[in-house]
Amino acid sequence: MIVEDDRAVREGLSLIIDGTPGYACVGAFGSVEEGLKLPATLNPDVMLLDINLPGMLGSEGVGFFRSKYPALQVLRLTIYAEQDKVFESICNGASGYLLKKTPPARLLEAIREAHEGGAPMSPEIARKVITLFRQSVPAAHSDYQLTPQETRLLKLLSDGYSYQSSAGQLNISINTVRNYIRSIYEKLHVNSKSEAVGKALRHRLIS
Amino acid sequence: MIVEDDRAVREGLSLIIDGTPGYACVGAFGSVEEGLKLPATLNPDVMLLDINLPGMLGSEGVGFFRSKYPALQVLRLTIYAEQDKVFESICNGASGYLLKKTPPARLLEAIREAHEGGAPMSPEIARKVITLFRQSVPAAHSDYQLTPQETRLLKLLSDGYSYQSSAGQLNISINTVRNYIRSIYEKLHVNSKSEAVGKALRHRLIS
DNA sequence: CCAGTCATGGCATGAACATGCTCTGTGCGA
DNA sequence: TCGCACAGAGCATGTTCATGCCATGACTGG
Repeated sequence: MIVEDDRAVREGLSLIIDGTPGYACVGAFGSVEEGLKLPATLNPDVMLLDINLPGMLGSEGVGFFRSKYPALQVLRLTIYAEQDKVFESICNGASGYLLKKTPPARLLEAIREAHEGGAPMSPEIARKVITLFRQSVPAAHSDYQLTPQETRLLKLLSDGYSYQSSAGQLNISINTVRNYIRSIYEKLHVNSKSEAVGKALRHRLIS
Repeated sequence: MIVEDDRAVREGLSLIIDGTPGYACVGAFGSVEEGLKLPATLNPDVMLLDINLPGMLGSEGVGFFRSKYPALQVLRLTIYAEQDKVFESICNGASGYLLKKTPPARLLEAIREAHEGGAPMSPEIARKVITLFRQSVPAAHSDYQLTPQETRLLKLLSDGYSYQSSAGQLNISINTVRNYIRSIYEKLHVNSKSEAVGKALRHRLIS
């Protein structure tokens, strides 16, 4: 289904989709409010949703559509790759983000990809998302000077391995595991396995 | 600088970089260990770092390089876009992720981009990262039906409280704590405190 | 060449945990 | 009003952990 206020674009998209074997457009609307009138029985797989809509914003509407059709994949359409909108959409549960200049062949491919669980995106948008992603992660690099071996052990422990089985995984003796643990506890200022795991995950020493 | 164990690739990259005005390769090494021998005064801007290295893994080495050269941008090189490696690298602070088949012009562009704070990526890799990103955001979706009391207990355990002291904090008996733990283990499908903490933090059941 | 650090391994002991049972009381829907 | 789920409490047993102390070999700086 399509929600896009520009009539020309809307009808163009509709034609492309209906004109391709294996694809069908179950509805094309000019606003979120109208789109919600689509009978629930038509159960669309993928929605193309414009970024700039009159009335209710697309980003606000995503939630309604997704609760009406739990399996719905949402693809946002936009003219420019605006950084904050991209972020907002991703957080709102959009599956992908396409520029309107996307050629029809790529658009159809993107629809199938979204339906299959992928995250189709125009390359310039992908770049922005990754930049955002990277900004949100390295707030972490607090350094506790763990050795690689200690980090590996910590990872194993966080996955539920016991000392004995961790020793097996790392090919060292259980006594060495014990000594590593000691060292880890000192460096992290903790004194139990679960506290160590908690601290390590929160400070992203492991993932 | 370059860290790449395949000599042909390494020398090829080195030639491309040194042969382009505005670019210079200050060092090319076959392993992380060797790379760390680069004099700190040469202060590279960007490092091309292979994914599959003998000896210390690239992902483990990133931290060393970044603490030696705080401004260093790391670009990972790989033959295939392996999902987990991509994720690991992003988390480790890599700036970008390129396939080795990347043409020289794009490679040089990527180096400049990384130096300027961007996140250059081959398109197929960008796709994967975004899929990962999307998986990591709607983590509120994973519902293990923990009761509020169980969640509180889990939080205490992740902070290193023992059964006994958790019982004190929650004003219940240690036996009740044991029963809660049982229930938590069943719901999370785990069987140790640290695995429970690990899973709970990763799935954002607690923070 | 010696002291120092570090990774590795060993042993022992008391505390904490994992898990098997049973039992009470409270509330809620049939 | 019967029964059933569920929060809370108890106990017992075997396993795993936390931590004290010590030893060896590899490497490093002086």
